[in-house]
Amino acid sequence: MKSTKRKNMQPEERRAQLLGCAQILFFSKGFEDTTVQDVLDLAGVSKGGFYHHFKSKDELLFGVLDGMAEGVFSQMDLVASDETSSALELLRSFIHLRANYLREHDYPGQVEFFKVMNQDKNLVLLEQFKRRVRTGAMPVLTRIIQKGCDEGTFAVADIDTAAELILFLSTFMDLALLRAIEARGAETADHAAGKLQAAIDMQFLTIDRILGLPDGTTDFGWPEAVDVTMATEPPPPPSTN
Amino acid sequence: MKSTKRKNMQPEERRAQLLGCAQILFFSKGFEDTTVQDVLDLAGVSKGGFYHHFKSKDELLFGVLDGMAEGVFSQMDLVASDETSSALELLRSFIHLRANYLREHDYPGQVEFFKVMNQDKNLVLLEQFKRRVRTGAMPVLTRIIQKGCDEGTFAVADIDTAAELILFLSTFMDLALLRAIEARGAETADHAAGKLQAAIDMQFLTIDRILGLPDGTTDFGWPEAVDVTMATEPPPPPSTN
DNA sequence: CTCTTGAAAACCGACCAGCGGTTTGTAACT
DNA sequence: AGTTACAAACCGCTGGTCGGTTTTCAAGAG
Repeated sequence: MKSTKRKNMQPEERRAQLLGCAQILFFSKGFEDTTVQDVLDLAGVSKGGFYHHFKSKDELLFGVLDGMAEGVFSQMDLVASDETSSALELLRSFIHLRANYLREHDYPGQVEFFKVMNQDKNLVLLEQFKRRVRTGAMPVLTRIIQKGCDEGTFAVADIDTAAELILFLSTFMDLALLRAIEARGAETADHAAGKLQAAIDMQFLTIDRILGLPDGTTDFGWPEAVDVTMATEPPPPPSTN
Repeated sequence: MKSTKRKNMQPEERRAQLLGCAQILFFSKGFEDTTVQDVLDLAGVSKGGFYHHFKSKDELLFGVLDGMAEGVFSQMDLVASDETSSALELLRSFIHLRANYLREHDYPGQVEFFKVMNQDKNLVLLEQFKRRVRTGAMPVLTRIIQKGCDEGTFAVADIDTAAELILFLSTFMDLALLRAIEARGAETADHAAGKLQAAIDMQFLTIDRILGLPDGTTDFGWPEAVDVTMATEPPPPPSTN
């Protein structure tokens, strides 16, 4: 029998490689439109080899998702276990972390990634990822709110519900952010920037109310946040002078 | 050539029939797990016949979704065009409509339907449906808030953003409702009921803040809402004495 | 009013490429 | 030598296509 060249690797190494290839493909073509064969071709592995490491295509998806979420969660944990900061400060860090995990964590194409992830074809991917983030962030946020209540800073009827709602607000912000990013450079950019600012304001307004804080307490949005978001340069069109 | 009996129908009729069969199957087996062949068998139509009316399986999905959303939207429009009511009353009607469209609109198995729809395998279905509802409900809610601002009842920085956030709150409520429904009959039922009440309270608290209303203005949840939700009897297991 | 006609609409069912996943055997490492 | 890591052929089934067949229905003829 003729046989192609073959390169054995350590299981973890192969796994990582396959996850990497899968991530690239999932986020460009979408999960459904990515064939296992696509992954196979990109990684240079046979089907048998693949199914030796992953028992299904779904497991591959969850693997990718886990890999992405891992870093965020550990950072969150780190933030929340800081005993010296007040609950309010912790909350501030938490929200910024949640809002910027793309920027902090990843390769330069984070914005592109964000856009691709929000396309219709990646609906499954996105929703599955959101769930991971939510379930992973819940305990951390709960702990922070608990601490705030103990301190007497926060006044909340039900901690879990409060935490959950705040995390939902993040989803709301994601949508606003997406719209803003998509409008960058277009003539509607100013309008989009206004909407983004409105969403940010409303987010913090709502958090104040959820936690029983006086108006304006959690105005964590630093002033130039919107400008920063709208300014990330797309590859400058040569027509610009 | 032998030929099976064949029954031609008006296009709309066939379309409706296929949509009906699809709806049943989608919500029992899930979208991905439902084969077009399944629909074919249930409807007694051949593949060619099917693809004469629908150009893809996805179009079938969107057809089902549209059919479901249609009724809600028309009701919403009706509600919002009532000139005699105040904005606050309109909002009340709107929220109740949004919260109860399953109960109002459908066959007796609404709860079952809700549960099935929230299963993991129906993620696409659910999310796609939510989007429809959101985009369809947006203009109505916007109009209501606009009216409230004109009246001087509401005070909102950005109407669209406010409307969007309120609709996101509905999603939040859906989750809470789902948890409650799933806990019915279990020994955690009381706990779940508490959480549901907390979510309801927090929803209205948040809406107050969003619209710039004094605390407690939009306490639209009628007192026995939670009990009603938790009480729907499941088919009583014969092991119960 | 009935009958013919013919084109368009409705429909059938065999067929296909490609999918996720399995199996069986073999090369490579320890 | 035994186990691990992989290859390649294979399988059942899926969504979708295609050429052909049947119904329908309106218009024209008698």
